[in-house]
Amino acid sequence: MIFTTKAEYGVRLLVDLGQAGGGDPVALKAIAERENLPLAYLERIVALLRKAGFVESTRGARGGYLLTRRPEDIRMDEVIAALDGPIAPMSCFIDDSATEAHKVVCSHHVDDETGPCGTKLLWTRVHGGVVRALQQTTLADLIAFERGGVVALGAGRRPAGDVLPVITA
Amino acid sequence: MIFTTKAEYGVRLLVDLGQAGGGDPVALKAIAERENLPLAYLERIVALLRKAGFVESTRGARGGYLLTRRPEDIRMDEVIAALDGPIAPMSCFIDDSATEAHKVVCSHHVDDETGPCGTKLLWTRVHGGVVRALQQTTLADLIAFERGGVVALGAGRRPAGDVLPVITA
DNA sequence: GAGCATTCCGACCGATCGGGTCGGCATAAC
DNA sequence: GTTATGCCGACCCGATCGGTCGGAATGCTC
Repeated sequence: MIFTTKAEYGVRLLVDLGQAGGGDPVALKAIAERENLPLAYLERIVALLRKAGFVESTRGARGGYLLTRRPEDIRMDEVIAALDGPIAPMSCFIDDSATEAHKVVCSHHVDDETGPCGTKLLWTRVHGGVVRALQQTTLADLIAFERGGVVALGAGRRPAGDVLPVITA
Repeated sequence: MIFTTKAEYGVRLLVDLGQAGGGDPVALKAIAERENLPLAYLERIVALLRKAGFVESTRGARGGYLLTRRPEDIRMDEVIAALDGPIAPMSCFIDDSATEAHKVVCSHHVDDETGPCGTKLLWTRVHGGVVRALQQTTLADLIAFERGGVVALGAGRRPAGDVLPVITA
């Protein structure tokens, strides 16, 4: 399993919030019922989203949550990172995004003299595939998909020649 | 974590076998020492590779393992499937490759009337990214990478416009 | 200000599974 | 028959996932 239910539930929560439209705050209880998810668990998940700045909360009666940005500006790679932490193909894989070089520290390979294990190439390619898919998907895409069923390939910003599949409901 | 150590160790085992060149059978003990991996665990892993037809074994003294195909003909998506089983972004994701339609069965969503959750789009894209990266990488690529450090983008068969990153050791 | 709805937060907890070990048997070379 | 190797089932342990529970803080509403 690549992602945990935290990611799944968190994304669905955001989709639900996005569909609400941004008027009054939406109570978590309402989301839990609509999405059929355990409320107590959602509380912990939404806390992650709040700390990461995707939602803001108002407490007390009639309180709830609202998105802080427009859905088009919420990229899934950020969301998933907030919910599940950095995604790594393997435990030995370190996503050193700062330097754009992904480190692979072989757990059982102490002597660094001999070049890196061949798996580094594989994990790096896979990692790239996942990250690209996440970066190219925004919350707005998911909302449109849930509404319409078919999603055109998003709002530009995508490098030419890089194709994501069109999916039908 | 996307992959388990089974996948990691299994791939490294294949790389090691590929580098051996296919003369005499290679004993697992030798591989375990070279790659610095636990022998007992490797035994269980190589069994998966044997059942899947990637290696053949000869028993008894001076026995060991050999690749059954040329490294260029061993695609990583097949290998990983044999080692880790089908890769799924989420527990609710079913890789129905036969029909080319990936089913997403929301665990908490019993009523199928309302369209699929928006996460289906996301998981499908991610799944596609992973599968493509695996399909486009052969054992030969990994061997070349481990030897040379830089890998040109493989032996064709790759759709135009789809780019994998070049990685340096 | 009493009550209620809601967010917030830490503690706890069971099941599953990843990652391995162990012991023993089967088989074949020497 | 001894030794090296493949083969295989049983077991085991720690981590983590996927929650639950109880309660405190906060703020509308009447």
